[in-house]
Amino acid sequence: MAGHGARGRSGGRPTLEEVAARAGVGRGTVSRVINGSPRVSDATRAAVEAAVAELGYVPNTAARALAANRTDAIALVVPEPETRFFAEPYFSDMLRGVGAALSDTRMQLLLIFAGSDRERQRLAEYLAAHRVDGVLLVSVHADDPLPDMLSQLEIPAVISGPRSAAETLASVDSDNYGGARQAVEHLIGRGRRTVAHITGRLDVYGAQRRIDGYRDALRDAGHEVDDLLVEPGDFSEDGGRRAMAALLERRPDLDAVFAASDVTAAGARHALRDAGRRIPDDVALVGYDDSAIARHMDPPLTSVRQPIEEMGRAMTDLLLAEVADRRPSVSRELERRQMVLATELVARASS
Amino acid sequence: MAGHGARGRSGGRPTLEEVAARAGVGRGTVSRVINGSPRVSDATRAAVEAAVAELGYVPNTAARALAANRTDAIALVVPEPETRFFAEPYFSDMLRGVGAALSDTRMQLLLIFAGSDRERQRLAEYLAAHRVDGVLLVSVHADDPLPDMLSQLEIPAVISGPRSAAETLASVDSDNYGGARQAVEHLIGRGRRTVAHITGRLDVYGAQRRIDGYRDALRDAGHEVDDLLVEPGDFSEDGGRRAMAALLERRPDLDAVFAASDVTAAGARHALRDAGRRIPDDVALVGYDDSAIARHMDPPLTSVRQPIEEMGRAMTDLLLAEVADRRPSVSRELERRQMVLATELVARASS
DNA sequence: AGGTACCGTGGGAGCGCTCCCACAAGTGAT
DNA sequence: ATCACTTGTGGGAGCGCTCCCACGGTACCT
Repeated sequence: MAGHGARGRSGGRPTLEEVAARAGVGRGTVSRVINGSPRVSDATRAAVEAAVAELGYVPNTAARALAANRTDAIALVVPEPETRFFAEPYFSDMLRGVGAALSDTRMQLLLIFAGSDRERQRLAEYLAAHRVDGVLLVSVHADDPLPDMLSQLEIPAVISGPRSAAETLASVDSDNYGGARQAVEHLIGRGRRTVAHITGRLDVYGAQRRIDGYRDALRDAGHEVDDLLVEPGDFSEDGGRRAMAALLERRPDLDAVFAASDVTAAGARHALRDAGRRIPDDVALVGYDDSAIARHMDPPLTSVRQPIEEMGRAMTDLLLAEVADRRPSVSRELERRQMVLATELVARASS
Repeated sequence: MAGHGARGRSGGRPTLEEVAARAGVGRGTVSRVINGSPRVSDATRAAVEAAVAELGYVPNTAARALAANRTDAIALVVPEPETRFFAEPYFSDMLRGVGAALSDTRMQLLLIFAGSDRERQRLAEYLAAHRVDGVLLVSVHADDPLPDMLSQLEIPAVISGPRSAAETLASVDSDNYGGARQAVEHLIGRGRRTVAHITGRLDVYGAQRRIDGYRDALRDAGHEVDDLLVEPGDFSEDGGRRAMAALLERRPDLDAVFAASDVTAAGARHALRDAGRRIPDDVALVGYDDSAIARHMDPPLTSVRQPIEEMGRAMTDLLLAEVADRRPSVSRELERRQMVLATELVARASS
């Protein structure tokens, strides 16, 4: 049964050439129409579009990728085990932002986990095979070799949270400095005098910026800046608890704490409770991230919100620009490769 | 500047041909080695492998896809908004299983959301372009056009949870019938006499199977099978509440309830409380899914656990087999295209 | 000795595109 | 009229593979 005309037999998809024949034009012209080149007359374009519709033509991605040396795909690389990916709303927000930015391109998004060594190995092969045009890198640790690998392979990449002030990769970050200032200014505004800070891991650039913001906010308000009021944490609950205990020991007169993360604040809260301090009556507490923890804490935690979804969108836009720019030949210097997005203070009962 | 030898200039990756030249063999032979064909002598294979290592050769995926007419990628299609994807552990478990099954293939996994109309549109184009070799379809509703679209496009697909007893697509499911039996037998074993059932949505095949299991378990134990003890729910909390109220009205003497989902059980629990019945003293309660809800309910809910991760693995294995089988020419009939995995009862305080 | 079978191997053809050069036809300055 | 561009178009070349046919060599039958 089933003879075969121009449409070909089952499974045989129409090709550019067939569309060209049908429209009575050349292969090149069809290609131009498909790719939206302006150098096509209106009449020709209409004819080609009709032929495309009649034949149900869909470009062959593999052929395009081979000929044009690109894949029309970017990867979102998550250097974490899947468990964390699902547990933290950060990733879900980020994914939504990336998806939104991609929704009217023909770029495809690949989600790649690189939590285990095995997965990292796979990822390395993957990148070596240049199976994506660019990479979005989130939640990178300071000593991660991934960024350098990407530079080496000359794969465009955008990182969330620069590794240092001298970050070479394009990056998008929230305003850690400004966020910290907001937190501290808020506390001062509520009449607090002695504001302590539990830092994040000191090898994380963002944590450093938060310390800077904390110090500058105090100084600018004419408040005391005492190193005894700053205690290193590590973003963990237990770290927050220990740090809080140490602070209470050193400066029992403190009346406010700015913690570098909500989880840290949760630890600090325990230590404060243990010491018999009431929140916010005796000590006001502010966290960072505005995570679910903040909303569900008792009392609900004032926290600094980062615009994660927007960050995802911004990262994607940046990456797409880099990919497009790399296309023709020399990659001209991109201005504004480091983006910083504003944070927002969400005031709740803890302060 | 930059002359170019066999290694090519920066960005120029070595090709098959270059490897062949280096190893002193033909193109075809290198291809055979790369693809693990047995028809290569050991000496030749060694020479080629050495050349591959020296040159750092990595096959060009696009070229391979074009020549071989396959993509080495499969998609996990989630016909839900991202929100649900992150909220329900089902997907995370599924993803882990799929990832595990894929980890020692060269298949790549694409995660595709098709919750909104816009996303579905994109997906349709995507499938039309045959950008994947196969599709894993999870959480499909009865009237979803996706399965038929896949058949039409002749794209191998595996569905989680057949749409009916006459499912044409390959499918993997947990043993809904057996799971229901386990639940009911457990209740009977604890001395319960009058076991009610709140069903799931009746247009879901799995819900029907659970009803069958419930009935057969009662009958086989010589217990009463009364249609007044069966009340339709819809997997929702509110539905569970209403159904429970109706059951209490009709058969106030009931002493056990098997709910078709944990969420339904949560609703039933409310209605029981409202009616002043104690759990498990007056009425024993068993749910289905063993979700987080079950563990956190008061009292903790006995529930039927489905091996989601294994299901993901099984689906993937099935799909890979289909993809491989479709390769040569005629797709011979696959036996065992419908898989059913055993469930497990997790007993807690509610029964 | 010839025949037949199977290795292992080389390399042509072709997958469906994009890129780019060539060219005809039109436009306007000289 | 000539020259110099510009615009729209056709089609060759080539991207890097896989597939498959052809070929020489060895082995084992008659």
